[in-house]
Amino acid sequence: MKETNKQQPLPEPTRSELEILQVLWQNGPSTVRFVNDRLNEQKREVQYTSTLKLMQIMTDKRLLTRDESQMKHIYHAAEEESKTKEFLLERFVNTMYNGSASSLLMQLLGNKKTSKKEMTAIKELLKKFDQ
Amino acid sequence: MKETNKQQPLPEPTRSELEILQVLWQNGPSTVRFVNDRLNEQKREVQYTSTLKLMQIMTDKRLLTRDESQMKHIYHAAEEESKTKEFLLERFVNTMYNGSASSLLMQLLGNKKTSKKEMTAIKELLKKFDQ
DNA sequence: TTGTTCGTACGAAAAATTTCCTACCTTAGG
DNA sequence: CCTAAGGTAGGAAATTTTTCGTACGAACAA
Repeated sequence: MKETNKQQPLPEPTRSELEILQVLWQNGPSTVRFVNDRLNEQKREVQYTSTLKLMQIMTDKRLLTRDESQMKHIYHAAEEESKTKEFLLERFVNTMYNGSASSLLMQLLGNKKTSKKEMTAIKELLKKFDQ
Repeated sequence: MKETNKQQPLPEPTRSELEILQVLWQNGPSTVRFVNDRLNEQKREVQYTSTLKLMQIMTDKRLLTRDESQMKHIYHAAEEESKTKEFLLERFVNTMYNGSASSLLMQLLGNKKTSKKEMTAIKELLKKFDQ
């Protein structure tokens, strides 16, 4: 594969790239076939080679790394799930809530769709955290 | 302007569209010139006509409405800030935290970058909410 | 009146993202 | 050996998103 990319900071994953990262985070290092199957089950219909290509591009961008020692390459998410999510959450809070995490929380608490179960979980969490 | 778009559900705003929505939410109905100036101050350099075009497209998509009675058209965000944000937050929680708001909160609380001030604000909020 | 400034509309280019076609390689079974 | 199944690489098309050039109209000051 061509190695054209050499920038330092990991680029922001696009929407589709994020979907692929999801699969990898949830299931651990996987083959293209596996990821593609999950995408077709869980998200939308997409051709094998499309997923392949995207994952190759992501590798080029350093969003993924891969083990080529087998015939079926095994792809790994390059960044830890939590690290990436932290970054994306921060960006989300910044752009959407002007950096105010409490605003976000307020919305979360005010949201009808946040289930009762979630609510109690949240309260639990905060109680613990308060000590 | 061409009126080609007629779908019911509002499309998801793209990244740049979101930036424009931010400005409109923060400052209320505004002219293109005003929005463009804010973008250049706060975000990145962008040509007036680029912003104009984008806002026209957004109007076509019904993300914005506008008052054309003046020479300088006045653009309004079509959806309430809170409604849109609620939607986007929900999508974010779903795709990133598998729908678990408490997971998101956990990350928020664990994040070093969440300031002390924010933390106390959050605790305050929760205390109030707990009653 | 004339020119400068500020506005809109529109087309199209540029860039980024996503999708898929084709070629070709390797492995396993007959 | 031959074929089928399943893998990768790469080019290129298709789509979406973003940017900008150009044309032209209205307002206003000189």
